[in-house]
Amino acid sequence: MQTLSKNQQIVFDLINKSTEPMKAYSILHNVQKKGIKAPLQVYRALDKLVEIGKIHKIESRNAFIACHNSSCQVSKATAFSICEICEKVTEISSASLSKYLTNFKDKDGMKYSKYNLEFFGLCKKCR
Amino acid sequence: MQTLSKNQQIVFDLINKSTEPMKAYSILHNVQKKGIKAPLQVYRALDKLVEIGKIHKIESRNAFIACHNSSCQVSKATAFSICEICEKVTEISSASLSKYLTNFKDKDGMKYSKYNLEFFGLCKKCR
DNA sequence: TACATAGTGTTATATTATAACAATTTAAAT
DNA sequence: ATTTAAATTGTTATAATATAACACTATGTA
Repeated sequence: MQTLSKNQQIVFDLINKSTEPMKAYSILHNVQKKGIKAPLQVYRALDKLVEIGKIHKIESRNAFIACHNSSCQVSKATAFSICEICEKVTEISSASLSKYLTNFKDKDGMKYSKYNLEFFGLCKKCR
Repeated sequence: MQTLSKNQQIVFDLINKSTEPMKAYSILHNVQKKGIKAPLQVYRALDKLVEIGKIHKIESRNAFIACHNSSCQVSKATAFSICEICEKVTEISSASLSKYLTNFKDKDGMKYSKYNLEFFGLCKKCR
């Protein structure tokens, strides 16, 4: 468990307490009172947090959420469900899914070191 | 099989003959000689082409490739492999993979109407 | 101490994408 | 054929997302 730098901690705390994915400039607005003034400071913290698996990027939304999956392989194997109405995003932690995808081989027998999966649909509330 | 409008056809032809994913502004530069002058003209064509499943967006790369998977469910179920060195992207057409993911239910028994999966690794050439 | 590595602060700029409005084309339905 | 609705186009401006480049500071470690 690596210790975070000042900016990394500030950005992580904000994302971690958010109930929804946060976008970079929304993060910026929220941390300006903590002394982080420029986009690059946010992006650098985000890059590092993604790298060490504390947060994940939801690629289809350009937004970031904290990792709540303790067994997550340092952001090498991620899966999310996304509600197309309310935009609620949930990290999926299914052992069988991650096993299936981690072991998946393509036609040429090639295995991959990393994957990201995004499911779309309507959440319970929105159906 | 829907007929494409003029701009849609121009954009599709370009992407379709490209051997690699194309980014929106690269597309724009390439079609300016055909009379498409503004980003929005490109983005509108891209939106439509994605909607009808003729192309897919590689979300992690903000780039677009033609669909070469005849059985692809109109862009409702997409899977790609991405080489992290040469950035070669290939659409995966595996019946067992699409079956597994299409039928995947989360903890609450919820099924999803759509998914996008991106695998990362090194392609044959780059290993 | 010296050195390497990681992190910070700052300005400027690149890249990706959409808003808003007016006009035109297309397809279908009278 | 004429009307009508839907889709597409053209255009300018601007929003949103992300990185380059440079100087400096902090941290860990040999």
